Amino acid sequence: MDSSPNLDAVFAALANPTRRAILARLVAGEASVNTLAAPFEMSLPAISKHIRVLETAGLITRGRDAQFRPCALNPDALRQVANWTDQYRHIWDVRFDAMDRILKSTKDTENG
Amino acid sequence: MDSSPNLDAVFAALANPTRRAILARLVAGEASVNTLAAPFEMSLPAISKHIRVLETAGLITRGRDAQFRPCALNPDALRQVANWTDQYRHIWDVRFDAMDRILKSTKDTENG
DNA sequence: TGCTTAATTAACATGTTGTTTTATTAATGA
DNA sequence: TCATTAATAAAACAACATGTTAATTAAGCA
Repeated sequence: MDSSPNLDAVFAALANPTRRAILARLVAGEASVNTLAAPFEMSLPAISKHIRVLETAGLITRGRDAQFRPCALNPDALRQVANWTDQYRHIWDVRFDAMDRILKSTKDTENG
Repeated sequence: MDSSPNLDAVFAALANPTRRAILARLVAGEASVNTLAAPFEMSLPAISKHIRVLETAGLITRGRDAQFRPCALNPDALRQVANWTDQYRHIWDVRFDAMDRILKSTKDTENG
């Protein structure tokens, strides 16, 4: 059933405030390792490791620009979290059914 | 900024397939530790610890019924995950803005 | 070439997680 | 009271996570 090995890595990556802060920063756009490290008191290797964890989980992708290795958000992994969460939405969200119907009809419109 | 200690525990709890499967089972309703343990090959103490992790993270609550300690989902923690996720929704979901407007208007209707 | 900047690797200390087996607590019911 | 069932606690241990400092790779530039 629920044995998707990827979700393990994604949730584990999200279970750290430094890594969530890095993701939050990347919403504003690509950034180098040093740029991402700046707000933290932590050493650069520590941030480098956090970035590796995010990359392995698929939450970010990395590019190349001279010595720089710019990081960018990967929407796919975030969407995976959202999809997992949506499974539970009806438990608390009384508006879920209505929203679900609306989204479905939007999709129908797109496909029609 | 993003220093909510609770999200750490919630995401850490979700980073394990056994614990996610337990949550999935609890959608069907309350269950005792033994009932929850049945589908797994793991020892009972191991499941007991997983349940403790879920409880500490606030993802489940526990009751008392004779020797039984029934577990139930706690929507609040799941909603917390959804709220975090929703921060990123606009990154991939082109329908996010429309949905957001719809939900806001629904809320207005409720409050009016 | 040699210097500087960006980033990773290596080696290490320390703490946490996931699991086991064995022992214990606590409630039920004959 | 004694046996049974439900669940937790305790002790042990391997594996992994998180951070450090020091060393290394790699690109850019004088």
